[in-house]
Amino acid sequence: MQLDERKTKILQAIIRNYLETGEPVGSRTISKYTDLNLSSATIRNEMADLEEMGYILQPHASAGRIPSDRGYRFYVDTMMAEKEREVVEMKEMLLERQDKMETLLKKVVKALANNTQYATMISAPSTHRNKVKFIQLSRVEENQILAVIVVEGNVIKNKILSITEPLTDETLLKLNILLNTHLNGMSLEEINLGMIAALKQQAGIHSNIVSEVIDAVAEAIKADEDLEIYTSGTNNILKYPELADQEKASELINTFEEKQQLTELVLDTLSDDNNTGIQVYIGDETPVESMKDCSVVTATYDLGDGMRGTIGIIGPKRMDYDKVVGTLRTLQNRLDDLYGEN
Amino acid sequence: MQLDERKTKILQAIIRNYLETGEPVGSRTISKYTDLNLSSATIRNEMADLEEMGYILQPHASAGRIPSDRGYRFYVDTMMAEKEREVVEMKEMLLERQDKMETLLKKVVKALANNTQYATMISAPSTHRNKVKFIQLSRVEENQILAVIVVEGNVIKNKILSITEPLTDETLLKLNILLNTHLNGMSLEEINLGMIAALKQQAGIHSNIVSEVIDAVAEAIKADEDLEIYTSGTNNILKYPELADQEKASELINTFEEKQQLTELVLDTLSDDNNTGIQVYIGDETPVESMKDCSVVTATYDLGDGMRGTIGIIGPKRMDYDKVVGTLRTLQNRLDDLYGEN
DNA sequence: ATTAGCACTCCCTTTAAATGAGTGCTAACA
DNA sequence: TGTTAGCACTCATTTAAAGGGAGTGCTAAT
Repeated sequence: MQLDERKTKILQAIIRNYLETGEPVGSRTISKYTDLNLSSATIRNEMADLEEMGYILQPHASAGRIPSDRGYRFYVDTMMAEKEREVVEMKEMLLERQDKMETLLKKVVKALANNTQYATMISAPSTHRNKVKFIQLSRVEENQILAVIVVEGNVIKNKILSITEPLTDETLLKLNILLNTHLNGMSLEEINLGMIAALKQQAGIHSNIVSEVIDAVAEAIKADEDLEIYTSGTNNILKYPELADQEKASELINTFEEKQQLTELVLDTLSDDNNTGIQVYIGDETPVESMKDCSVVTATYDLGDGMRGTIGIIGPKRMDYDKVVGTLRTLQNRLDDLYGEN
Repeated sequence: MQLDERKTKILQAIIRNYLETGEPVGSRTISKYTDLNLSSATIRNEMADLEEMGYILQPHASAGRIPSDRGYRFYVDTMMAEKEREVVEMKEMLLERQDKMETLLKKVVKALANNTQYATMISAPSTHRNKVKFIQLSRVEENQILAVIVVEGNVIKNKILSITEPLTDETLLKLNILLNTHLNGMSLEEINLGMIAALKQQAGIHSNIVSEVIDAVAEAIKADEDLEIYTSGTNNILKYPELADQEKASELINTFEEKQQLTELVLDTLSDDNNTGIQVYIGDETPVESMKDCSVVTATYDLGDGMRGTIGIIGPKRMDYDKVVGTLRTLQNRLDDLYGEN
């Protein structure tokens, strides 16, 4: 048996209706809902077929049908191929470029949550920034040295070092030159133990400063492993009865608060990059355990220069895929436009 | 009528019992629960008195009694005065001083949530840090200048400036000297328009750099207005039926995610500093709207040097005040010890 | 002052019945 | 052969009634 046009229409009608109401949908509803002019009995026959084919299922014997994961998947696939979507009112917010990336991201994720009424997340853009660009030690107080390290992608790391031995300005200058000449342009792999030992030796009594600076360098470079993630609208989870029970909701809320688990989602999205950069995880497809009963839609945005991040929307399986994908797509374009050229 | 010893004992018994069970408690229970050897009838009489006095109330005519806000208040006041508490197993976690404050705070707030099974928050220590300590401009690339600003309390602000006009190293040095001689030691109030104009004039063609630096200074100084707050265990809210309904839980979760509203709590706690630094807000007493049905216990911790922060525990009114206050107190001491001397 | 006893209240649970949305199947129809 | 009307059946949900039970207030006796 295969999915002819009529079955397709009926399936879509079932799903669309279920997305709206959240209730199992019966044959009579579809009979009226579609423009097929078929009686409920005919629809029933078709529904029996669709169920046999695994696209829909019955929560219990005398209930209507709800989409199965496979049904959702079909719906999403056909829908994604279909249309380009209208622009949302998020425009003006993005019009003037925020000077602080953090503020922008928080605003975006919040607007997205308000807009969609789902839980949302966004990861700060990260790149491979693995080369040291600039190091500077400065005295800020008698016994305090400020180390500033800049790595590729203009990621800046500050560290205050307390010194015990007196340090003349001249020595400080020498240390600066020493560090810069040896470490500039180096990647994490290139800075090996031998090199560190050599540096320490040259620094003599101030070798501990070298140690601390190198620690800071390491931290700055690997900082993107725990990438920053902002969330919003977690409370929207409670709006959907199928997610709102104590157990599931609790886990989800925790996931959103801890953020740790969300990085998996980000990494998965970034790694497996298809043409559009928009991905839909339905039920078990998700890489995050606590979202097994949800659907997750993610989008990759690209600010050029290898700086990429992920936006995600998490909701019930009966999520309004159409709207969500559309919203994400426009948002994606906005971000790309805004930062892309720079 | 006044609260004699017997009434006090009965009231405490009622509250303690209610804290455990979450159910209204009846006279017979108390009759057995206490060591007073009184019949349920006598207890009933006393309970009638206590109700008249406003310490307890009946959810409905034939139910047991639950504590009123006033009852909780009484309980907390007597309890706080009473005892010094046993030490919790949070010790080892704090033993070695974390190099990153952020990591420490996240660990603390998480441990606290696990420990108490309530929702918890902690604010990063902030001080009045309102004086500029150090400014430095450095070239990191041909057309990019890094501005580093350090203000009191070692709060560091970085800003990358893109320049259009060429800038010699010599000019850069001059700018550095210019900025430092004029701005070092200055507070936000002291940096006025006239001064800024003068600086700009001296900077000549590079006046825009001065502008940007001053913007950054302003940001660094006022950064403590939106102080950083970490939360954990938000999902614990759902554990308490009296908070778990869609409406309330949703607002609470939102408060914890947004964090904005939590600053009110922090500020209130920090401002109104009593002897111990531990405060209990019951029901309406809280400064945060969404917590009207909760109790909130906050503690101030002090790292010396004017660096102070707030820890908070948010739970149902029938919170285990005893344990919570005890835990907070020891935690407070730990933090003070750990960072105090430095 | 304390207590036993009792009538009364009212929430909650259980049980049963009624409802109604939806199905599968069969037979008739075009 | 595909479509449809009709009907018996299923089963979650709603509604109503009944009963239980925890707890109270009051009174009278100790």
